Amino acid sequence: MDDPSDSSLSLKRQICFPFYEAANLLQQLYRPFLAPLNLTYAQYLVMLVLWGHDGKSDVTVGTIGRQLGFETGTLSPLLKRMEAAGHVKRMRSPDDERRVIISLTQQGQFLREKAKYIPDQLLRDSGLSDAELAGLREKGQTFAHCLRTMLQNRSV
Amino acid sequence: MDDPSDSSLSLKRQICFPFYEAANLLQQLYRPFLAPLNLTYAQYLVMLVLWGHDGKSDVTVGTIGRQLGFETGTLSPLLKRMEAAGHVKRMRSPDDERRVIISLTQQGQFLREKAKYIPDQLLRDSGLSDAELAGLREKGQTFAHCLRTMLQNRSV
DNA sequence: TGAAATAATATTGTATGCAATATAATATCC
DNA sequence: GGATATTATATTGCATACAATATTATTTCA
Repeated sequence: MDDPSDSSLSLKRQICFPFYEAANLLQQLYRPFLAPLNLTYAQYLVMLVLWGHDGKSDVTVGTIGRQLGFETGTLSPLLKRMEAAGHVKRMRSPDDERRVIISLTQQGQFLREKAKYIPDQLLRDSGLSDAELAGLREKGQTFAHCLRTMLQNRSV
Repeated sequence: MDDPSDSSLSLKRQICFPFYEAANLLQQLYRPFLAPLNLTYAQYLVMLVLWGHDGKSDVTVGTIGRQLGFETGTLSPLLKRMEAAGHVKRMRSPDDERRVIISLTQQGQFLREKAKYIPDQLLRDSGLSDAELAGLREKGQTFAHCLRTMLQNRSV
């Protein structure tokens, strides 16, 4: 095992690294689209959750955290910044004072109209076919699911 | 377009989000393996670069940054922490005082022996076949490459 | 040669991320 | 009904990430 490129510790052989790299790159890719909306990528994901909610029930901090896989230590200050930016409101639930209900401000609702062209724009810029894009999404979901399962098995 | 799940802004339709989620999860997955070695995932990647180097030329900050896609604002303090931990040495190049040469300490070399079981362990834990793993790696590399290309096209 | 351009790294400021811990409210159970 | 456990969120501390800027050294070229 003298050739390092043969080793399991070779960078080129890593499976995780491309996904890690992709996560960094995709945030750079989104930045110029999101910065005019005063959103970061993580905040954009929170907006996706809020925009996509049917409004039939309250969206709490925990709701968002479970959908995005964010810990409270990430989400709590992030939501405060989003409130300071005027995108969302934070309100203690009257029913259960432990819960904090997150809702869109009018500005947060309007932002949806400006944001809705972003995904199509990026998909076009990618130059990939629908089939290729579907394949990437499927593999990404598969890998994320695999990692979630591995983490859950560990804590059991 | 009344059903939010039909919209391009639906979380479920996102291609990037699974990759972003995977990057967060994989770091959680590595943590208990790397913490005993006093390494974070980003630092582990730096060690992969150093372990994999043939030693025939100097490894500079820029060398590492280009291989991992890290900006100097990330790498500079990260390498200082790694030096403080005793993993690497930082030395100005005598030939070109602008360069900082990064080299492994003896401890950093020994760490390779402890680390080399980690990839196999994680691959086993995944329960995936070699073909499935190869497919994931290929798609991860494809996506990372696609994103890199999109970013480069933009700055041109 | 010497000013301007370039290159390599460092610094600063802002925003994630997560583990560990703390706090406060609700639920449980005897 | 009150001690205990659980739940939901917040806080703290540490380590990324990156854009923008600064610093220092080298190269270029007039």
